[in-house]
Amino acid sequence: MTGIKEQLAELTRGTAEVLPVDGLEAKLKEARPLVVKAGFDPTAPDLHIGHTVLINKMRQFQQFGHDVVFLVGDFTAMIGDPSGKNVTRPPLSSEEIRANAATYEKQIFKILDEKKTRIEFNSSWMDKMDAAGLIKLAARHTVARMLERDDFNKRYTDGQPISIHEFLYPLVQGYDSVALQADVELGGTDQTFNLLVGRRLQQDYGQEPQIAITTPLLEGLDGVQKMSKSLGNYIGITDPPGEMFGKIMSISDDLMWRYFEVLSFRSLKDIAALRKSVDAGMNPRDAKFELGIEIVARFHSDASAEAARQEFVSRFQQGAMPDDIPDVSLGCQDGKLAITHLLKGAGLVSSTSDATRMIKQGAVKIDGQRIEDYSLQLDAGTTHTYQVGKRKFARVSLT
RNA sequence: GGAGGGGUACUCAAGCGGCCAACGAGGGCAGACUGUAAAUCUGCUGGCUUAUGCCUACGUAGGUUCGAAUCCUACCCCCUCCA
Repeated sequence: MTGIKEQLAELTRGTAEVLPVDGLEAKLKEARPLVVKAGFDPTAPDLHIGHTVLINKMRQFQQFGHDVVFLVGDFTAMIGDPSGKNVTRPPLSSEEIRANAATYEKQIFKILDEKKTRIEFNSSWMDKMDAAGLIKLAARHTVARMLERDDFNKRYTDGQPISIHEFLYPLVQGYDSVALQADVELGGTDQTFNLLVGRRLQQDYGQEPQIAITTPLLEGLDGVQKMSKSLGNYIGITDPPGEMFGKIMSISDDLMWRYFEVLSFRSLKDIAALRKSVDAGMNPRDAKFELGIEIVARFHSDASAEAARQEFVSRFQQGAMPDDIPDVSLGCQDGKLAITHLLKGAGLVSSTSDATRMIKQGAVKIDGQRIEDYSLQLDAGTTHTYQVGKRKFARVSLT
């Protein structure tokens, strides 16, 4: 096992909060594999790399020899986690839960070591709990304490409904920690309250309370707002290699270091050294290349990562055309077609007005030749490669 | 139930009878430059076979006017204060 100091530095790296900090150090000093729990709601299995920050943290624990538990909240999914929501969430059907859990597993093992990961379902102990047990559990927490939670509090003061069963969510999640005898629980910052409930319950059950470690929401590609699909500033872990690599290259040089911190598997020492080189004159682009290659390789393969890098270099540094230009065939009237209509027909622009704008801005090339005449007519029977901006290409044949 | 305030383009937010396809900011796109799809600077950011033209758009439906996002009426929705 790695030294405690180094473990502590790596394990707290990029986290939002460790509650309490010295508690983690004390646990590590016990020099035994800690039970590290992270629960997942088997809801939307469509992950982006922001979600992987937590999974990366699990991986670190795993690499230091700890016992990492991937807990599927199939029982709690019947409730629907109310965290951070201002509305009651609809519960999932058991079919949905099963399908989502399977997708989840497939995705996390790109990061975690399958052999070393313990997968548990909280239904395995919750299904056995009878009504009396649930009431006993509920008796361990007060309404006032529940209402301390921001989202409940807000809904309560706003006169929004809170169903009783939603109060059970934090309790069951906390009980999971009791059942697993968790030493550490990982979660997003929105889980803080739930993680702390776990600590209290463990104490009630005579266990040493777990350490709560929260990970922050990852900033999106814009570097400002949180990464989310609806904001469109995300990297999906199922994005194709070229796109994934390109998105990483598009982040600002500043944001790159943040991504290194929470997304890279490199050691803090390594990253510090890389940073030093950049300060000393290394092209930050090359540092970004390394990040891009690491991430793409993780979700695809080494080969596709290298291919993505080469494609990027030839396309953007050398201005070469991509290999996979789509072929389009368009019909025309009177043996001719106006350039604006051609571009629209090929899907390179959204409207003829847009086409006019692009041409005026010098964004349109035919066979690599920039054009300026937006009333240009193309003859039937010709085939050319059309380009709008740096990224949109089509080979268009007129018939 | 009473009294006010507000609903404008992807988002925020001006405009309050013609100069409004609508200021400004953000976002997006493009160009230049570069060290990269970073940063910076500049431009563009309804649609239409390309027109000093037409069409559609300022909550919804009507109305006044030569002319309305701007004025009037009704309706819908949001917010604040009072009961």
